Amino acid sequence: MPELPEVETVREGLKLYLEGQTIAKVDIFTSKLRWMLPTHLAQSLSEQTITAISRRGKYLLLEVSNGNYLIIHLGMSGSFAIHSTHGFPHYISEKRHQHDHVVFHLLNGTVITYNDPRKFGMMDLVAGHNLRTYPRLKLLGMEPLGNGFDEVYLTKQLKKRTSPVKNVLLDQKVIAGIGNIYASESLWRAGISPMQKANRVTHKKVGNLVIAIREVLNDAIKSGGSTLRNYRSIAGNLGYFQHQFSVYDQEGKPCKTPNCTSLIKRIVQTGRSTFYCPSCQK
DNA sequence: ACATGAGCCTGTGGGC
DNA sequence: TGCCCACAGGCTCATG
Repeated sequence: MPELPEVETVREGLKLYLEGQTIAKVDIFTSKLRWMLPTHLAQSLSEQTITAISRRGKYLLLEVSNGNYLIIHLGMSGSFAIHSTHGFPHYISEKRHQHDHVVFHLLNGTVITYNDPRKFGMMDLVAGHNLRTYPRLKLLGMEPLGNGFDEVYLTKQLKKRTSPVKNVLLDQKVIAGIGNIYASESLWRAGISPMQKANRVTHKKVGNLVIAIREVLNDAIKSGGSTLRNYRSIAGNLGYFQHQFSVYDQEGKPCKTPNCTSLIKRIVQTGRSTFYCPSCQK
């Protein structure tokens, strides 16, 4: 579920409550999410101070004072909740919510819970000097909001591929952080058919696509930021936010392009839903 | 090298 | 109401 904008929103929320704070203890209630959790996870994190929280694609990276990194991926259904001593409901261990798998107790009394019904998320601990070679991070492609992501890079990547351009946008080795929602949204905004073969997207449209991807992701991050401020005042839940999508999950609704009279279509590409406007996207 | 499909899990919503 | 099925925003692995 969470794509780059949602993960970025979670990062901002965690940063507010975790950065500079010391972990008193970690309780783990499951041995395995997507993969086994490191057996030493709880022990390695206790008494560590969280020095920085960053993001790479859909991965969160928490740096702690002994130089280790806690790597987190939210999978499809992972989320964090904050239980601080001021404002939010206190964490009561006897009332642990279903699917709360990992609970971080900070020295200052704040409790951060990780909840994940489908257990498609992951957590791992990596030494700082091994971060560069960590396989799951090493293979990631360009950050779409970074400086290096431009027409030259995307053209080069798309030229190599004959599969539908939508599938290439989902490939984390090409662009890190785009998922099924923002792939559809970006292509609609750029006026590109999701079925178009990647290597046949015209030069001009690749330029449009770079801009569209940036805009779509930045708009969603803005929307997440405002939701985050809402959540903070309500429940402290760092989950996902409602965003007004142009095409995603809009099958049968009118296309939002001015003067376009077409209805949004849904197709399935490699087992996943794609939404697009048959008139605006060629 | 590339593409495809199965599998990991649980929850939800629609149709009957 | 309950039951069954399809489906869900991610990723990896095996296979072709």
